[in-house]
Amino acid sequence: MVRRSLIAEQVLEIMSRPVRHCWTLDELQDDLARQGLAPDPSSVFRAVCGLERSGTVVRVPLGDGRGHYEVASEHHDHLLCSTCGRMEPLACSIVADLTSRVRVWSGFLVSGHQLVLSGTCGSCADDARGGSEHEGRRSASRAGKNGS
Amino acid sequence: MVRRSLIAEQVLEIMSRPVRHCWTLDELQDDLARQGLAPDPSSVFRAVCGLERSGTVVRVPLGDGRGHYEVASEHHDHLLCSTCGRMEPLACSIVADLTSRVRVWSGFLVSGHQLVLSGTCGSCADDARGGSEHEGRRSASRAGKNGS
DNA sequence: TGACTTGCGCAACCAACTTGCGTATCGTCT
DNA sequence: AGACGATACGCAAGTTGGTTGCGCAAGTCA
Repeated sequence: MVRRSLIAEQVLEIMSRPVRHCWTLDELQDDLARQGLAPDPSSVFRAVCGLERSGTVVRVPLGDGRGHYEVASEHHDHLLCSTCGRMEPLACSIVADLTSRVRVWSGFLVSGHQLVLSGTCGSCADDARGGSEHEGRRSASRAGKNGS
Repeated sequence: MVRRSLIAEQVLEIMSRPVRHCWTLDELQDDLARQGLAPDPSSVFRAVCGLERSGTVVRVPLGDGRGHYEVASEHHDHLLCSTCGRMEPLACSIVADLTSRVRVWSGFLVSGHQLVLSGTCGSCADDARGGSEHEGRRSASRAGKNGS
């Protein structure tokens, strides 16, 4: 009795788009609304929960107090552009040797990590050099509650 | 008219103790209660806010959905023991060269970062080797809400 | 076709803050 | 010392983001 969940399918479709790397429940709901679906927050939540349970998506704790989700893939870290608010993945191998160093230094057995680098992404840096118009897609979106 | 805030003073005193590296509002309130003060959560919140505004303490986003605070000092990262729940500081220099590498690799100008390494601290690892009793002070303390 | 299962909306609930407001207390000024 | 204004603090209500219970509707299977 496998019934397909329309919402879960759409959520997955949205999350597979390359335009963004990770989504909050809000953002998912907005995108769903934009496609004509207008699901209840609880439905989005349940869809994402289901996907998470099945290992299709993973929750990313970004430390802003909200739940962020991305499609599951190799573990990686995150670059957060504070100008345009965009999140980019960062190959995790770059942090790999850290764990062994930490073990030697402090005896701590590292089994996982979560790294968020914040700063300015390449294109925003270019924009800033080129002139200060254009201002980035979603600047300050993170300053208030949610930019809306 | 500088009135001293008793709660803020006590909070700072508590946070300066080496027994723990970072505190939630709850933990601060508990510790205050243990000293005979029994402040309202809002008072603790305001005290911490004031200290944060004055730069005395900083908020550490650990990604568990709660506010963690520590006394402001040199930027550093965190080791979170998943067995005993304790948080230890980690000299930030260990991550320093990462920023330049990231810049070269991806053009991202890193201005800040937040790294949380999770695993088993030295003493818990020893305990585990020695025998499996002792179980850690606060393991599973978080299971209730997010876990389910 | 009927029983059973599952998806989903609605509304209520919960945790962790956050804020408004009134009272108590303190520091300063006269 | 007493008045006065500012600040601290408790209480309670509000906010936000997430979570759950419930019931209806729809899909699936025998």
